[in-house]
Amino acid sequence: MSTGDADIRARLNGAGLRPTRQRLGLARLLFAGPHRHIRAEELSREAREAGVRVSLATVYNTLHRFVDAGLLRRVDVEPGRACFDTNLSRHHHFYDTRTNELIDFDAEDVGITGLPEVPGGKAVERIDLVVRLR
Amino acid sequence: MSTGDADIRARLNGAGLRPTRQRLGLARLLFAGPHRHIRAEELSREAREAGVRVSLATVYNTLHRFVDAGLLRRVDVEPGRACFDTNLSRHHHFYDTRTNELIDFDAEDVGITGLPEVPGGKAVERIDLVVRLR
DNA sequence: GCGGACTCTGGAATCGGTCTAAATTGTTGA
DNA sequence: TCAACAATTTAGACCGATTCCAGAGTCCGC
Repeated sequence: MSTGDADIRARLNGAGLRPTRQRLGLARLLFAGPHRHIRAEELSREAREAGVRVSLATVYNTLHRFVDAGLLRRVDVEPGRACFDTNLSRHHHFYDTRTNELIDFDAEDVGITGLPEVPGGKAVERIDLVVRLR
Repeated sequence: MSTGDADIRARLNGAGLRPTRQRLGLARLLFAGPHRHIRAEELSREAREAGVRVSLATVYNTLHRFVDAGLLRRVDVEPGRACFDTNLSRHHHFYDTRTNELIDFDAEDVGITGLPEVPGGKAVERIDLVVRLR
């Protein structure tokens, strides 16, 4: 897992994002350790606990910039709140409708056939598969 | 398309829902004509325009009851707001990320293979496939 | 080190949606 | 038919999540 500080700086720089104290702190929390699903409020709390002083507005801001820069992926399964996924590989999700828990699974082995033609001149950006569990 | 008044009353009764003036009015808007995707705010506006006097709270209330009763299906693709789908047949969605437009396509012809085993004792409630377009 | 652009911040504002308690309406049984 | 009661509706307060704002602070090239 790429958790080194220099590595994180490089990632931010590569994405054209200034490596500010706040961004470095949040990136460390996000990208150290295994992949994770996290919401803004939760990341804000973790930052506070880790001694990273950062406002909630900046947490939102940073998450969005990370998504735009391709450092994070946004997952929309729960109504009314956004979840951010550090796993950038091709994958889909199990979604436990009781606990709101998300579980990744690799998209490599998954085959999808019989999709209709894409309407009028549009391009497929991504295919999201959500297996809803209960 | 089942748009008759008696038919709508029967549907409500069948779902154990009292056919109140508001529910009848909203059901008419929802189920007359072809399938549609609609949000609460929008339905509220349509009701107003159609002369159906109904509060926003009741629109929300009614949509949820219709979902619980299996008269509607809820679609979550856009963050921060719920969309309701009158199409109850097995189908998936194209989602235009630019316009937020949803387009149904039949699930009959679609084959999905290679799904991993469902984690710990849970049951698959539904599989949602969203083809994101731009 | 300086200056200007980029960021961060707290607090107000917004947005979609839910809750509440009182008023209204549908249904039922005598 | 109608009283009685439960289900439903309503306005408006409230809520959590997110965005906006304008001022303060920080980073970077020179």
